[in-house]
Formats: sequence, C-alpha cells, structure tokens
Amino acid sequence: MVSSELAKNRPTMRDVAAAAGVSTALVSLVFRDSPNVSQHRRTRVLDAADALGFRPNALARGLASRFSRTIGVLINDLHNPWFAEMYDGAEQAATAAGYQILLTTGNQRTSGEMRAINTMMEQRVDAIVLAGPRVSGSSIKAVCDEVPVVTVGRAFVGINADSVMANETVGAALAVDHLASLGHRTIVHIDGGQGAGAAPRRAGYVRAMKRIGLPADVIGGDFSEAAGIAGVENLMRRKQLPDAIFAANDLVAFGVMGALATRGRSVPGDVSLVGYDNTATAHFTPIGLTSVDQPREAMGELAIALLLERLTGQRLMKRNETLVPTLVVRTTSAPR
Amino acid sequence: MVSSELAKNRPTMRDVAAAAGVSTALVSLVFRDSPNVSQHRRTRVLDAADALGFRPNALARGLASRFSRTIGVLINDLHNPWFAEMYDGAEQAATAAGYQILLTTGNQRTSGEMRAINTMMEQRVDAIVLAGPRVSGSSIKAVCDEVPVVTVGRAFVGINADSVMANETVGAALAVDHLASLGHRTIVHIDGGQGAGAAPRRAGYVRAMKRIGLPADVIGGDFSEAAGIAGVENLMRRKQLPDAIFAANDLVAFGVMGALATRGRSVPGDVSLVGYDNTATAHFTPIGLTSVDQPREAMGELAIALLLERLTGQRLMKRNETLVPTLVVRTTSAPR
DNA sequence: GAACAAAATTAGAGCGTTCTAAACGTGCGA
DNA sequence: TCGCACGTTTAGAACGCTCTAATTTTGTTC
Repeated sequence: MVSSELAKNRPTMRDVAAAAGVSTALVSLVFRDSPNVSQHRRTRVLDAADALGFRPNALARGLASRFSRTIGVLINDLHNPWFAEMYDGAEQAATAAGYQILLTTGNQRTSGEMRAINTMMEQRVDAIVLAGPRVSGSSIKAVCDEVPVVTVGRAFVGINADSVMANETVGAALAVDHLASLGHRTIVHIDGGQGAGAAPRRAGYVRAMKRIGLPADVIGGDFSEAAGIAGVENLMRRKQLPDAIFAANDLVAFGVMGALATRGRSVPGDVSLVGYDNTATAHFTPIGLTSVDQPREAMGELAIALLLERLTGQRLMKRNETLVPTLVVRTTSAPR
Repeated sequence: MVSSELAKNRPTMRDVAAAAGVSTALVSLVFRDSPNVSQHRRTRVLDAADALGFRPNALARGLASRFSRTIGVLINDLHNPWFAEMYDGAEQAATAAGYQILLTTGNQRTSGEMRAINTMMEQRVDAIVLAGPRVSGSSIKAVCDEVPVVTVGRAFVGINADSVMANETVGAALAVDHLASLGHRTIVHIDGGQGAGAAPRRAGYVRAMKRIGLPADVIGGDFSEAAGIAGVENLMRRKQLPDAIFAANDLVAFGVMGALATRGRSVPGDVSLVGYDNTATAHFTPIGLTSVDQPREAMGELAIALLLERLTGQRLMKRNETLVPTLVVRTTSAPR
C-alpha cells in the first residue's frame, strides 16, 4: 500500500549512538539536556545526530516516559477570533513551561467535540483545555478523572474540571454605566438568548439598570447578526427609538448598525451602540464599535497555569477563576 | 514530581485481553476492525474494553505501525479567518480518508513556523500541509524529502512539494472588469507590496487595465488597514479622486473606507471600492464590501487530496494546482 | 600509589501497540 | 477415520525511546 519512497528508514538513536561511538542511553541523555554529560561526548553526539538528520521520535518518547509533554486545546470554533487570542495566551504559557500544544476543533458541534476529545486522550495529552465547550458535563466526567481539564468561558458543576471565566455581569454593567454616563436614559438590551454567557450578561444589564434607577428593557435574540436586524425591526415599531442599544455581542451590534443604516438612522447620531467581545472587526475604522473586551490572552495563560498546578501536583482541589472585562470606547457611543 | 493522582494506570490491551479471556493480538485486531474476528469474540472484547474504560494508545500504535495516520497542518496565522475556512475543507477531506489532523501555528514568524514543522516531524505525522508559509524553500527542503508536503497559497520551486494556489491574476481581472462594466474609467490599485500574492494581483490588475484600454495606476502599500488610509491620503492630494479603487485585500479596503468616511466622501457614492479575500468582515451589513473570493474550502480539500495521492503511492511527481476565484458583489461598488 | 567519592556512561528491561508466522479448531470430502 | 483447507487465534519479536541500577572512569586526598 505504501510506496517504497515513503517508507523512510529514519535514523534512530541506535544509529546516532553507533556513529558517535556511545550507547543509546547517552544519546537519550544528550537529547534530554541532561547536565551529567561531558561536553566532549555531547558535541560528538550532537554532530553525529546532525550528520544523520536524526529527529527524536516523540511517539517512542511519550510511550517510554509515560508523558507526552503535550497539552490538548479544543477550540470550539476556529472562525471565531476570540479563540485565536485565547490560544495565543495559552500557547505562550505552555511553551514557556516546556509543553507543546495539540490543537483540535469541534466545528461547533458536540459530536465533533467528543471526537476531538477522544483523539486527544488517545494521543495521551497530559492535560486538556476546553475553550467554549458545547458538550455536557456528564459526557466529559470520565475524561476529567483521567487527566487535568480546564474549561474556558464556561464552568461545569459536579465534575473535577477547573475553569476560567470572564465576569459577564461586570461587563454588562460597564456597558450600561458608560451609556448612562453619556446621558442616555432609555437603554435597550438585545440579548443572546440561550448562547453561552448570554444569561449573565442579561442579568448584569438588568441589575445595573436597576441600580441607576432606569427601567430594564430586554429584547430577545441570539448571538447573530440576524438577531440585531430583528431587534431593530422590533424597535422601529415603537413610537420612538431608544437612546442607546446594548447588544449581546458584536455580531448582534453589526446587525443593528446595518439595519439602522438601511432605515436612515445614524449611529451614534440617533442611537448609541455598545457591543460585547471586542472582536477584531469592531475596531475597523468604518465601524469603530464601542465594545466590552474580555482579557482573552490572560484567560488562555491562566488556563495553562491552572493545568500546570495540577500537573506538578501542587493542587488537587477544583478552582474556578474569574477575570474582569474592560470597556473599549470607540465611535458608536456618544453623548445624548 | 508527579502526584500519584496523576500517574494514572490506564488500562492496556493486556488488561482488556485478560478480562475478555483472549490474547492481546486479538484485542488489537478488534480495535483495527479486522474482518477475521468472530462476532462472538468481538463483542466480548468490546464489552471488556468498555467496562475497563480502555482507550487505545495512539503513541504505541504509531510506534509499532510506523504510521500515525495523522496529517500535520501548519497555519500561519490563526487570527486570519482565511485559514479557518481552508482548514474546514482540509479537515473534512482528511477525516473522510481516515486521517487525523495535527494543527499547529507559526504565529506569523518564520522561527515559529520552523519550530512547528519540527514538532510535527517529531510527532511523525504522515504528511504536512503548509498554509501560507513564510519560511524559505531551502529551509524545508529536507522535510519535503522525508514526508509528502503540500503548500497552500504559495508555491516553491526547486523542492519536492505540491502546491495549491488561487489564480490571483484572474482575481484581479475580475475586480477590474466588474468596475469597468459599471462605467468606471479611472481605477486605482492600492497594492500589497511584498505580501504573499501581492505581485500577481498587481500584474493581473495592470494586464486587465491594459486589455480594456485604461491606464494602470498603482499606489504602493501592503496588506494592512494603514496602507488603505495612506493610499487615500495620497489620492486626496490629487486634483480629483478616481472613480474606483481596487484594494490589494479587504484590510486595505477597510482602511480606505474609514479614511474616505473621515474625509466626508462616501462609498460607493463618490468612489466605488473592491477588496480581495472576501473575509467574514466584508459581508457584515454595515460594510458590505465587494470582494474577490478564493475557493478556500476547495483549496483545503485539494491539498489533502494531493497528499493522499502521495501517501498511497499513486504519484511521485510534483503537482501544482491552481483554482479560480470568483467575485462577490456587495454594496461598495455601484454604477458611475 | 591506594582508597574512596563523584561524575560519566552503559546494559537491559520495559512502555503499549502491531505484525509475522505459526498454531489451533472445525467441518468437509474421501 | 484421516487429511486438508479455511477461518480464527496466538506467541513473541519488533518499534524507538526512557529509566533504573550497575559499572566504569575520573578526580581527590592522604
């Protein structure tokens, strides 16, 4: 089935050892940067390895050592730049700790996620990061008992997985306070329906409005542009547009912007607008969307840090961390 | 160093074999879906494996079989949704062929790319996809001799790697013809400088303009928003704005949109605009950027198909494939 | 130069699979 | 009843590395 061209006989440690006139054990020590190797032999081994084009076999290494020094990262949606930024933080932290990352995606489907998790387990990753998982807690319970797991953007109860979250309630309050401080009184929230994080954002909005003595006004939606468009259609049927709109996320906000523009209303002239997530698109000049920003890279770093605590045996108890978002003010929000 | 909690004694084939009262060889056959296993034993083995929570060890499997059934995919920039879409196509094709994907990123740096490539080689991937690589051809020559490699969005000469490209020249012509058909006469191109694909886009623009008898007019730039802004500043110094602008990519186009808006000019009222790449951002309603679209998923699928040809020994000769882009017309281009 | 400690090196047994070749049933025809 | 073919099953040697314990070399001290 496989052509002879491909069935490469790659050099092994035995070959290197023979070429350098030492034992395979010594070659192994050299490639693991052991301090107890004489400089003399070290260079001889390294030279021999170089001459042969030797690459250590990570499979054999992992099998023999029982540790792959690999952390599996499951990203729910590769298209969502949110995850890319979280990944940056995670990768940096993992690399610094001498771990490699095995990146997989779930294609936004639970079946895909379970497949990806199984793959990681079969590859014997030492720990797992689940970024924005869609799967149920019960379906990953067994995994969490075998290997340290941290979830990002979602927390499970009843299973042994750490979590890193952003405080959505505070984020929503940030948006409301900002709009209120600009003098807006009628502030509508188009919510994210059943989406992850939608509920606490909604709750944070309601609480913040109550706190400053304004009536909460929530329009149902989801995390999509269409929801923003529908929300505007809904609002246009009223006697009067609100002073401002707080959208459940940036996508919804883009829908709102488009729909308002179509109907000849201007942002922020007629309505101020705040989004959530601070996606890359939000900052593009023609848009300039004011948006709540989550510390994505920091979340990725923290996720790895939590895993490392488990891997080094420093901690056995579950830990849930929450980071605080900030508000990035751009041009879609202006004084009333 | 490692806590006892973590040094899991995962069940092995031996355990499963013992529990099912068969040999490890039989267990192995069952897990490889061998047809020569009696139904009776198969279910016994599967039940035993289930009861024990057995997961085959991919490391051991790869070591013993000399094939990991894994294809490494190096994505140059995780933040760029272009790659995500290409990846979708690749993953689908790979999964269909029974391969797993090992995804890595180079963080837009050649050093990062080389590290990632080395990692993949150490993990003994069976083949490699390099999506938009920044590395030099000479630095991956050795890799291409060890394992089938396909590059996407870039082709190397002198090394044994297949390639999948989009025809940038045709893409540029698509943009020019579209603008010309709308009646625009002065069509400026803000180019991508040294960026990947910038040269053929520029050449395609020049050729298309020549073909329809219009004067080519190229403003130097790069693949960034800033280049779009600078381009507009440049144009504003002229007596008159051009009828239309063909930007080297969507990012440049966004810069152009923002800069024009800042200066009180409207798109497409004063100037029509066409981008390149058809990024997700391009379709958002408040932007609605007309843009050249590359068949990204198809490119990913094709990349895997080329690798499979090599893996099955069907082909030894290098092959370079080129796919044809299309134009997605939105609201930034209108009749003169 | 002997005795000992410390440093450097090595032999060899795993790690959990696959793979080859051989062994084992079992049913069939002679 | 025997022999044979066929479909199943198995023993045991890889695969390329790590790890433990033992061995050899080197350095130090008297």
